[in-house]
Amino acid sequence: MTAATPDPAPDFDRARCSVAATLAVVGEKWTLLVLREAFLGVRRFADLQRALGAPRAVLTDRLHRLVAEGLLVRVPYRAPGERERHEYRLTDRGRDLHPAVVALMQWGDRWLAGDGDPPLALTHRDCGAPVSLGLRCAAGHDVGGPREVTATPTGRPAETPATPPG
Amino acid sequence: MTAATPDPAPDFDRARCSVAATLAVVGEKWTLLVLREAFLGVRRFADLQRALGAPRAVLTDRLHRLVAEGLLVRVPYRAPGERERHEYRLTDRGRDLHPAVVALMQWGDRWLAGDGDPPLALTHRDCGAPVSLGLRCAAGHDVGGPREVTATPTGRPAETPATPPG
DNA sequence: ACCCTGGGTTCGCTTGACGAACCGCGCGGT
DNA sequence: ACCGCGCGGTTCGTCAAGCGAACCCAGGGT
Repeated sequence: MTAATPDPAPDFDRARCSVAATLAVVGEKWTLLVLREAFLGVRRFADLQRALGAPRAVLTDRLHRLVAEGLLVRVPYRAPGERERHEYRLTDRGRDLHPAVVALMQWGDRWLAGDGDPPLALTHRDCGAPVSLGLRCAAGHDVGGPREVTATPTGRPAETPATPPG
Repeated sequence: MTAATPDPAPDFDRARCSVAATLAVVGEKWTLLVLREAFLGVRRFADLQRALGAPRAVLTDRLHRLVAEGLLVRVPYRAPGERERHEYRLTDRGRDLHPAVVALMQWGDRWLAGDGDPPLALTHRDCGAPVSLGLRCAAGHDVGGPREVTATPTGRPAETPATPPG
């Protein structure tokens, strides 16, 4: 396993890699921040623009892109005494990115926050307890990190499963 | 909660937001893919370059940046019959981003993989069971999504905690 | 008739990514 | 002593992306 041979990379098809594929959808600048705001309930263009401070052109591009990819839907609404407008709402597809955004937040809280409490605390709505994100296996064990995980490329008889040395 | 008032955004200090802070470190193009390779055990410049296909100049920039931020360390090594070289190894700080990368992968597996099995399967090293990432609260409940989470800005008496309507 | 607000688009400029070429070190071979 | 090679870069010219400021249009309010 910790062999000295130059075979540290599992030779799977990187073009099919789900991390790359996901980043192709949400990896551009501002996109994940737009989703963060969406998770906080922000839906309107102007609110997003104020919250993020992103250039308007970029914001429209990201929103259109997210709609095209099916993470948001553009829904008409009419506030009392106003004309019809549109707002952007999360779809299931978009909502399912919540763990990714929380993971980034959690890392920032742990390593970047200036040893105070984190800017935003997440609690379970039903019981009030703080929530956190973790890897666990189907047998119920907590998984501590990449070293406890074996990555096996599919479509091959698992000749050289990759377990990183660290 | 689902009030018609235009107050969908919790008025916390976005400049301190951990998602933004984290993305400032790992949000540039290629950075998270470099980390994916690191989690798979790839450590050498040439292997990274081959695996990713990124422009060399960009790759050196990202690696230097990750070292400067303390997610990787540049460690000298000497393969038998070769001169001394350097490789890039994860630090604790870097390893702790594993959940974020797994979250992205999991989303891609669910929503982007062409209804086959995912390109890369992760299993628990000790027991062989598949691993997955999930939010849970300190009381042990599984948290299903953003709607079951309450976000409270700190530094304020929680006047308007944000629980997104949808 | 005038102004305001929301959701854009357009424009010129700067920053960043890209690919191909080039470079320097130190090993092993001849 | 010299050659060639592989690793880990750097340099360069081109092209795409992000930026801020300005402009625009629809509809409502006054």
